[in-house]
Amino acid sequence: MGWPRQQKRNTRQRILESAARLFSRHGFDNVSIGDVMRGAGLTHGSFYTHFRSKQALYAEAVATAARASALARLLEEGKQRDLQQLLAGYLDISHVRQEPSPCPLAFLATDVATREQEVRGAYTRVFRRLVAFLRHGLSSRPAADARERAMAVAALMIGGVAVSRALDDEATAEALLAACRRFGGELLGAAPE
Amino acid sequence: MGWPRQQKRNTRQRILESAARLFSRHGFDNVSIGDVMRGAGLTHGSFYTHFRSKQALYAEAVATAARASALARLLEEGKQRDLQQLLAGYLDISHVRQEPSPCPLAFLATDVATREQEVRGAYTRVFRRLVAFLRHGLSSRPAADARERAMAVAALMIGGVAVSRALDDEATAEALLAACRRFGGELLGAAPE
DNA sequence: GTCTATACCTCGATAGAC
DNA sequence: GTCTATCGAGGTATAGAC
Repeated sequence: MGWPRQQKRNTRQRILESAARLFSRHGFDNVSIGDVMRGAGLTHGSFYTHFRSKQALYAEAVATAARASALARLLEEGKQRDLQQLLAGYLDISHVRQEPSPCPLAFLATDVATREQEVRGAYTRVFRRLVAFLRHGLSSRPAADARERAMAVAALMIGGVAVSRALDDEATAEALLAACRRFGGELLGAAPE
Repeated sequence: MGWPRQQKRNTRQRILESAARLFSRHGFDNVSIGDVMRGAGLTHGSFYTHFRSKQALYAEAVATAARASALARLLEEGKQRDLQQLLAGYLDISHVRQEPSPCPLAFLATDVATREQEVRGAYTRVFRRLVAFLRHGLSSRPAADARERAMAVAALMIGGVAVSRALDDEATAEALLAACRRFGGELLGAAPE
């Protein structure tokens, strides 16, 4: 009869998934606790039996969104998958406009910057995982060079998607993504000097 | 005796400067109309004689912040200034942590994405100005290549600063900026193929 | 653990005196 | 045009019944 404990974990997980989905799309302040709970099929009253505060939920939701993201799915789908394909999938207009599980690094960058350390710490860990993955795919290079390249590519991916999302002109958004795909690809693929 | 009209314009400008400063640092939702008016030496009551709504103010504030930014000052300081210096000044930790007039493109990217068209239109115009400037400095290249490079460098700059600001680890933030400086410099400087 | 109800607060926007 | 005062909406967080 350890069932109740398991039940609670499941509920908590549903809340987290609802939060990850809503926060990623709309940001912290445009989503209320009621919205999150409704998305999990509950009412707002029982929220505080699962989380200390809205910010605490946000911190965990960032990590959850990262695990649920299309990028994360691509990563586990096959380590062998080459980085160029990953880049192209990330820097795609469907990720910017329709993706139900977007990357929180790109969708929440400036939103996270104004929160407290708990949230920024979660964001930082997700960022480091992305950099580590990219670096791993560049292991034919000297370690320092691979790390630097991985960071620049990460910034290009995140910046490309974040800015593209803010633009109100579809043609410019597409052109921006294409430019990031091209030069991101060069950074990943150019021969060592 | 056209003075009253001029007075009103001055007041309006002070409100805009206060808004640009506060919104850039804290985002749209974390700044109230009262905060903005206080920053301009007024009370909240007279706000609506100058602006239609908070969102309308935000749209104009994005443009104002862009004009006041350190980047804009560098631009007019001398068109001759080379792009490498501009890149280094932008991708600097002081821009991320202390700059009183930060670039709204980097500080508000995901914040703008969730607003309506009026705001995103203002953001888009600022972005296009940055791209145009970078492209101009790459005019020795074929036009299409220059535009693509300019867009990628812009995404790298904005992404580098935006992400760096969200990180809670100073060493990683510095490493990220350094990586963006290096490869942004390569994108600007590498010889045409 | 989840529900309804509510305390308490902040904010955007408006009204009306000066 | 600017001020003080206020309306009304919506939010976080808590209380208490079930």
